[in-house]
Amino acid sequence: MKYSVSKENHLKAIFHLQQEQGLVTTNALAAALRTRPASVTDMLKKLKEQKLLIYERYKGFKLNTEGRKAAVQVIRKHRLWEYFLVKKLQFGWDEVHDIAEELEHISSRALIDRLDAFLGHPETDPHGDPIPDSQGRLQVRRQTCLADLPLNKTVQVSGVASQTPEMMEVLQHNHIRLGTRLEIKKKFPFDDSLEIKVRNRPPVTLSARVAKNVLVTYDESLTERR
Amino acid sequence: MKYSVSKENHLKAIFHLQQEQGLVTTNALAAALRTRPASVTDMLKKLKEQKLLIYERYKGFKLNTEGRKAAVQVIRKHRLWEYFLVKKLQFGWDEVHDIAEELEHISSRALIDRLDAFLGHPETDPHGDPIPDSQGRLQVRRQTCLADLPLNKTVQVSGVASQTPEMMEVLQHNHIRLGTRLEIKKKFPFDDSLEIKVRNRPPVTLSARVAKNVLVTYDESLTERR
DNA sequence: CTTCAATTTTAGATTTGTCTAAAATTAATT
DNA sequence: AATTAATTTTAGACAAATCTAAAATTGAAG
Ligand SMILES: [Mn+2]
Ligand SMILES: [Mn+2]
Ligand SMILES: [Mn+2]
Ligand SMILES: [Mn+2]
Repeated sequence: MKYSVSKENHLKAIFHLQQEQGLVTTNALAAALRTRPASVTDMLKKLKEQKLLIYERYKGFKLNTEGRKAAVQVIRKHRLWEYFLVKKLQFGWDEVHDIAEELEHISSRALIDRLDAFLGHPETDPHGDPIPDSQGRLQVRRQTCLADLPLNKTVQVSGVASQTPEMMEVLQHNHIRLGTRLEIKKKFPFDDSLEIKVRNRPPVTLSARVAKNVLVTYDESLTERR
Repeated sequence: MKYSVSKENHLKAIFHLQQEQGLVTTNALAAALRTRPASVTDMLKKLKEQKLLIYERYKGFKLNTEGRKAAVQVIRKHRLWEYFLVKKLQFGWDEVHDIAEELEHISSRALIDRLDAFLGHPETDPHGDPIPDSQGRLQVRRQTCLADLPLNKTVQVSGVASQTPEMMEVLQHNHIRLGTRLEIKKKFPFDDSLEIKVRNRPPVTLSARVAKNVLVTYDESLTERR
């Protein structure tokens, strides 16, 4: 049940890619891992051999149950370490990804469970992504970008796709942060800009460009609240 | 300035071995790393190539200044992580070595400096070994085993060589822990057993076997105190 | 000073993960 | 349907880290 660093990186990347599309392609995975398609094919054979992957050559691939379990464990570790780095070591949320990319491969199960307890069993990482629990259950919350949302649905900001300083400046200025609750009040088809409303604030307008990069989640419990 | 996991493990092991003897031998290093002499020779060539090592074939080897610096950084990381595991995650001091053996290879300098600050710049790890500071300065304290000590010298328990449950039981029973201050009151040449005295306690006798496995340090400040 | 044993190094293989360049397959266009 | 383009896989190579077995060197004993 212990996989190499490279295998864990592949499993995790496949997991994320197959969330979007059902099947993952060789090129997409190579791009995500900044490696070459030929290298991906090599690895796919090994992962299939180890029965972590459903794969027929030229046909695309996806994780099977075993592979998904392994991937979720890596994601759990990644996100718990990110939380630790931000909440305990005072790193900024934009500084922790690369470090967590290394820490996620530390193998001790006891370590990660104790870290989880030490942190108070956090539910989401510093980017708003849910942290799988110790049984590997990953909270499925619908996540889309703000641009694809209907009017008057209350949602929670859960992430930012492009985290450039310029983008962050816009959000800062409009008092939008992780966890902020907001709803769309009006859409302007002319330029696909939106007017949104944050509680206790005047409405503001966001460009289509910005809206595409703001990721939001809607728990059922949040939208159907009464 | 970044070395592979295997190279870091070699550097660290050489560092520890050359503390005892000036020059390290191929066989000794192979034993310490649980690998083969031929593998050690292979690695020695690479480390010499990278100018971390003084090495002439068949002649033994030792780290040069660069190599020592690299080794000390690994040791710093190892001991800080051990401290974290024990003090923050509630691991026992006998459970943390293997986990730290992995964590010591995480490369981020910022991470280790922040971890150090988060822990309050501890001076020694859970086994009583000194933690190098961020400049790589390693406190040199004379360390020997209790068996090799003169009478009436006050010393501090800094480590236990053989940490078997049986050994720990003896120490527990005699109220000897890390940091305990004690001195030898009498030596019995018949069986090389010792009578020692811990402050506020009646004297107790330790066998030569036990005395050999109790490591103690004597800071100059401690023995010459006035 | 030889001879033998222990230590150390070399020679040659193996495993894992990666790459480039070329071939195979699939998808898209005329 | 035939050609072209894109994608994917194979073939072959390479670097890093390890191993076994054999050769070289050193050191100890006789
Ligand atoms: Mn990673
Ligand atoms: Mn994250
Ligand atoms: Mn290690
Ligand atoms: Mn230690």
